[in-house]
Amino acid sequence: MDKPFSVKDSVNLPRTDFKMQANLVQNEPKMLRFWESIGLYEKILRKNEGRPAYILHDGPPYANGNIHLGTALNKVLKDFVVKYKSMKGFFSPYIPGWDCHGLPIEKRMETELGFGSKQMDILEFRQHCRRYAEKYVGIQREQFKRLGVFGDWADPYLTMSYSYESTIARVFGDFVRMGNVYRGAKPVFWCISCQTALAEAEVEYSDHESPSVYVKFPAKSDFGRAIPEVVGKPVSVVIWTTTPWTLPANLAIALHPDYDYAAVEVDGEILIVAEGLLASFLRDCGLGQGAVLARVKGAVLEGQVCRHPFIDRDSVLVLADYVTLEQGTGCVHTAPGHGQEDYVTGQRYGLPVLCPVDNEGRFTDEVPNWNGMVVFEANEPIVEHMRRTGSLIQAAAISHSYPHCWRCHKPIVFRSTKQWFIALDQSNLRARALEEIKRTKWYPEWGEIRITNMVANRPDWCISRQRSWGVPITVFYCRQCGQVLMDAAVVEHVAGIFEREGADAWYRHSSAELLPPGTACPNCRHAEFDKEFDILDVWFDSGVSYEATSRNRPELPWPSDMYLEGGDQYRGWFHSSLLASLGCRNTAPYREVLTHGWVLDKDGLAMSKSRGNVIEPEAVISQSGAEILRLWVGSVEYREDVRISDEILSRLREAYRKIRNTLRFLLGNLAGFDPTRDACDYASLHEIDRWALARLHQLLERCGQAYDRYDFHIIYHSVYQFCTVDLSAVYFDVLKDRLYTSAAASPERRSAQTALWTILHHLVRLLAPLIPFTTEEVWQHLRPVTDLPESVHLADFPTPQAVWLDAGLLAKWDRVLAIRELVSKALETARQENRIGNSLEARITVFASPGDFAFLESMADDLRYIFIVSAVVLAEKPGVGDGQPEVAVDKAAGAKCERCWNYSAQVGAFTDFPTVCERCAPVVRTLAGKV
RNA sequence: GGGCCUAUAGCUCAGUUGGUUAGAGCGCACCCCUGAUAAGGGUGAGGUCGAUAGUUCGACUCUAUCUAGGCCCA
Repeated sequence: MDKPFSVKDSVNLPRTDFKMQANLVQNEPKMLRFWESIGLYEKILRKNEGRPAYILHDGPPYANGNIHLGTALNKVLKDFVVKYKSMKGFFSPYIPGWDCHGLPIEKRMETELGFGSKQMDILEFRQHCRRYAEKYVGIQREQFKRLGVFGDWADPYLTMSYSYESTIARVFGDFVRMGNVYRGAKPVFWCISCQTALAEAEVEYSDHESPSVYVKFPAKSDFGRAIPEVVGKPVSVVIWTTTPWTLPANLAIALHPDYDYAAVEVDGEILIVAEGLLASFLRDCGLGQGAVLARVKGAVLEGQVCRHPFIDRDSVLVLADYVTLEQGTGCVHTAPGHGQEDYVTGQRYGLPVLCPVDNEGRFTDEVPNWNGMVVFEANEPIVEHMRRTGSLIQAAAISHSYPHCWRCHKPIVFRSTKQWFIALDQSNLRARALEEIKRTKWYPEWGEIRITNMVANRPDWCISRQRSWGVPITVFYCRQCGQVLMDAAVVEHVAGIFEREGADAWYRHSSAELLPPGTACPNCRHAEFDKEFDILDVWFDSGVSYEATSRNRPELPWPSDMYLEGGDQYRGWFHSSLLASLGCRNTAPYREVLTHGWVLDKDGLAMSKSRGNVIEPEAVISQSGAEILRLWVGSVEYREDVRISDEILSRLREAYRKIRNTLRFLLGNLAGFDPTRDACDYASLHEIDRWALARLHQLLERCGQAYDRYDFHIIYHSVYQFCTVDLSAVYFDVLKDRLYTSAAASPERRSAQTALWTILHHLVRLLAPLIPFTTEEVWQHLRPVTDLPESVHLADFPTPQAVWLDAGLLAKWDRVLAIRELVSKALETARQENRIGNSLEARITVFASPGDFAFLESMADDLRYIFIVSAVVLAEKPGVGDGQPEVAVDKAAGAKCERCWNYSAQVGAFTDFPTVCERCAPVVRTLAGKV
C-alpha cells in the first residue's frame, strides 16, 4: 500500500550509507585487509608496468624497538610520494628495508644473555642477534603497514640477508681495487680490564680521582725571536694534565691561536701560560706574584720547540681552537695516541700516532723506565720522577668526571689501535663526491651546503669496528711474515661464499676454506693465513643499500630518483651512500635528496623519556587512527622541524571531520545520480555550478604543482579551505535549495549534481595519497554507480578540464561574493535586532551605485538564491559615486512555504496544495501524480 | 666551540624582486538554524611579524649582534 503523499517528504534530502562517524580505529584495519585481499600493491605496479619508473629508495630504519613519530613521519612522507607518482602513471615500486647489524643489537643481546656472551661461540651469538633483528623487522613492518604505507612488505631488503652481506663484501672489494683501503692507527676507548675497544655508547662517565699536575717543558728553540723580552733567559712552557701516564706519549703542546699568552718571570725563570689562567695557575702552584714580561698571541708561538721533560725528544708548539681557558694553563699536553682531539691535531701537523701502551694497559719497551707497568699505577712514579728532575711545578689530586667501561665499570684509557680506513683523497674520492653533490638536487637547497661542508672537511672514513654482529673485513694476514693479504679477487671469492652462506661463513670456516685454492703470501709465499676479525662500520652496510637492492631486481634502474630522510642523514646515510656508490658505480646513487625536520613537542623541544614529552605513534593510531597521523604529516611544513601535541591532534581530528562531512554531503546528494546517464553538458550548467568547477580547476592546478614540489601542506591547507569556504559556506549552502526542492531528475538538479559528481570524483583522487583510507571508503561508495577502477589507488591522478577555468566567471563571482558578504553583515545586524532569524525570513533591498546596479540587475533572478533570502529588491543608490552597496533588511512578505521554506505571498493561493509556494506547487503536483 | 637550520595571531600555514591600515583557515566569543544534525550558517575580537642595533625616504622582508630551539659534529 502506498503511503499517502506528504509535501514534507517530497524534498530530495541527502541519502548515503557513508557514515558521518569515521570510526577510523576500527575501520582502518578492515580496509588494510581489503587491500591485501585484492593484492592492491601488485595491481598498482602492474598497471604502470612498462611506463617510466620513479624509484624512491627507502633508507633502512634500525631493527630495534618500536617505531617513533620520526620514523612514522618519514614513512608517511615516502608514501605520499610513491602513491602520488603511482597515480601519475609512474612505475614506482617501493622496497622497504631494515638496518640489521650493529652495536645496539649486540649490546641488547649481551644484556639479555649476560656478559657470559663474551665466552659464547661467535656463531651462536650472531644467531641470537639475527633472531632479535628478525623479531623487530616483523614488529616494525606491521606498524608501518598499519600507517597505510604501500610497498613490497613481503620481500623487504635486510642488511643481514646473505645476498646483501655479499654485496657489502663486494663493495668493500671495489674500494680495495680502487686502492683506497689502508690500515692505520687511531685512538679509541679501550678497557684494559676487558681488553677490548669500546664504542662511544659503551662508555659511562662517573667521578674518579686523578692526579692534577703542572709540568714544565723547557724551550729548545729560540723563544726570543717571538718574544724579545725573554732573550737570554731560561724559558719553559707549562702544561697541566690529569693523566701523567700519557706524558711518555707527548709529542706536542697545543695553544689557542687567538689567546694571549703571558711570559711570567718566577724565580728568575720564564714560564709561558695563557694570560687568562695566569692568576689561577700562580695560586694553584703557590708561586706568588710573578712579573709579566710580555704577552703574545698563541699564533705567534706556533712551531717553537720544547724538550720533553724526561725523554730525549722534542715537543712542538701547535695551534688548536679547542683549547679553552676553563682549567689548566691554556697550553695543552698533546699525545696523538691518547686522545681524539690530540689525534686530529697530530694528523694536521704530521705527527706520528705514538702509543706505548699494550692491550693490557702496560707500557711497552718504548717506555724504558716503567716498561711493563700498568698505566694507572705509573702515575705516581712518573710524578715522582718529574719532581726529582725538576720539571714538576705542582702535583695535587682532583675529582672529576672520567670515562668508565659499561661492562666492568673500571676506568678506561684512550689508546691508539690499528684500524681500517677508506682514504678520501685517494683516487680523487673526495673530489668526485663533491662533484656528485653538485649534480644532485637537494631539497631544501641548503642541504647541498651542509653535506658539501661535511665531505670537504671530513677525515678518512674509519670502517673497522672490533665487534661481532656485522660483516667482516675480508682481509687476511700471513701467518709467517704478518703481511696483509688484501686483494680484490680474494674479496670477490669470499663474497661468493657469503652469497651462499651469509657472512657467518667467515667464522664457520678456516682461512684455507675461505681463500681461493693456491693462495700464497705475496711477500713470503707462505700459504697459511689468519683472518681479520674486525667488522665493517654499519654505515658501510646501509651505504650500499641501493646497490644491494637493485642487484637482484632488474626493474630498478640506477640511480634511484629519490632518497628521503631526516636531516641527521646528511652525516649518515646520504653521506655513506654517496661514498659507497662512488666506490662501486662511480656516481651518486640518487638524483634528488629530500629531507625532513625533527619531530618536537608543543614547545618546540625535542622529545625524550627524561622530559616525559614523548608521543608514540601507536598511541595516536589507537586513539585517533592512522589517517589523523597522516593528516598531521600532510599539514605541516616538514622540511623544518615539526611540532605535535594534543592540541594539534585535536585540531586535525576536527579538520578531518569537516573534510569527511564535505565528502559525505557530496555522496548524499549524488544518490541515484549516474554520471554516464544523468550528467549535463558543461555549457548547459548553471552559472554557479560552472563557478564551482572553475574553483575546482584552480584547486587541482595548485595542488598538482604542490605534489610535484612535495609541498604537501599546501595541498592540505588548500583542500581544507576549499571544503570550508568554497563548498560548505558558499556553494553547498546556496545549492541546498535547488537540490532539495527541484524535482529529482529536473535539469536544474542534474546541473548541480553534475558539478557535485565532478568535484567528488576529482577531490577524492586528489586526496588519495594523503588520506588513503577515507578516500578509498568514498570510492567504494561511488563504485556501484558507475564504472570505476577497483580501488581509488588504481585511478589516475585528477587533471582538470581546461574549459572549467573561466576567468571572466571567476572575476564576476569575486564581485558577487563580496556583495554577498555585505548582505550577510546586514542580515546579521537584523538578527541581532531580533528582526529575523533564518535569512529566508528576510527580503532585502540593495542600494547600489550605477555600476553595481547594472551588474546586479544582470543576474537579478539568481540573487535571492545566492544570498539565501526570500526576495531581493534592487535600487539605485541615491547620490553619485561608486561606494559600497548598502543593504536594507525587511521581513519577507507572505507566508513560509512548508516545502522550500522560502516566504511567498502566493503561499495559500493553490487550493490543491495550500501550504506551498508557486515554485513548489508544480513539483508536488507532478510527484503526487495529480497532473 | 664549529657547520647547517628555525622563530609571523591560541593552532597550522601564506606573505612575490623591501613600499599603502600584515593575510587565510581553524580555534575562541556572540548569534542563527534544526531538511549535511555527535551536522550547517553568520558576525566579531585576536599578531607590529623572537629581541636589540643598523642600512634605507621606507623592512616581516637586507646586515650585525643577542635570545630561544633543532639536527650534526667537536
